[in-house]
Amino acid sequence: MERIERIAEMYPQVMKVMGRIRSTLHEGMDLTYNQFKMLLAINDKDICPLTALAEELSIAMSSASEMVDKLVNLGLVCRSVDVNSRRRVTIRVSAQGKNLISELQKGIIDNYRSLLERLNEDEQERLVGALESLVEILAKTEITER
Amino acid sequence: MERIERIAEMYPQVMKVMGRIRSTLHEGMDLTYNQFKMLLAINDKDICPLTALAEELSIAMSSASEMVDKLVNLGLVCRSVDVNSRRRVTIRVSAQGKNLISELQKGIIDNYRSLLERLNEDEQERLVGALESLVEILAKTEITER
DNA sequence: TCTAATATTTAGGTGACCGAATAGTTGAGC
DNA sequence: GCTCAACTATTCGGTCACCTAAATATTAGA
Repeated sequence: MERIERIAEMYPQVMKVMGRIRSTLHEGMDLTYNQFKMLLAINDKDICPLTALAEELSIAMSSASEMVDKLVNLGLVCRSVDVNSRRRVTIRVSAQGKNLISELQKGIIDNYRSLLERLNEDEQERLVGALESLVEILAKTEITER
Repeated sequence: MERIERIAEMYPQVMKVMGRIRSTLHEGMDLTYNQFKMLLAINDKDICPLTALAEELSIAMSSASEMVDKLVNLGLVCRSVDVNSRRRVTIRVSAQGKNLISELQKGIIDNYRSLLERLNEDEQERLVGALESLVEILAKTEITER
């Protein structure tokens, strides 16, 4: 079964290249990649207790709590007690946070653009196709246990 | 240019899924993923000064030095002064380390196997194709500066 | 021979995680 | 209405993987 060996060889290669590219995409940002990810997750939720956030990002609640701390200190999000339940907390992106998000997103898109410029039409299409295939196929390999 | 938006959307998705899969592939291992990677890098080199190792893994030499420390403490590698130059160090995988490598590699291949079993023939082929395309195309986007 | 370059380690710091312990808050059943 | 179990969040102590800067050897070259 040599297909497995090929995959086992390519998989780490792909992860390595993609990781390297991702870090150039985000380089120079004031936020770490994980902080940015969390900020986006909070932004997408609108009403957002810590539990949901930790679940969404697949991290322990204690980790989520700490990271939210940092974002609060940076003035990017607000943490307040939920009006409906005092044990719950609600996290919202501040105006400043929203500004930063759109600013950073613009920069990221620009970086994607200059990345793609190094490829011709055909390669660009194949890249999109390959990413789509991966999202689709790899999703099937994941066991949705509980 | 909506192709960029599609890529910007899929890229993090792919990274996420692939990361999750990789961590299941390596789960239960006695070594962290990074330690394993380093062990393999040392093994592939045969003669291996720290500088080369740090370069290979794209990390600071101080980080490499610390990680080697851990592997030494685990008895998986030996660190000795280079015979030709006393300021240089030579790192070699120990017999115990070699055993662990082949053991872990078997386990990883097995995990790839059970991953692939969840896909049909066609999907498996497309997966290989997509990974190959990514390796090939993404390599072109990387600026080989220096 | 003395200095500059090279190779490594140590020290101190950060970010991102974890589990366990702690502390309120709430709801369900009596 | 009260109590206790379940829930939500935070704090604490720890680890790993990084980093930069400073310290320590060693070697090569002028």
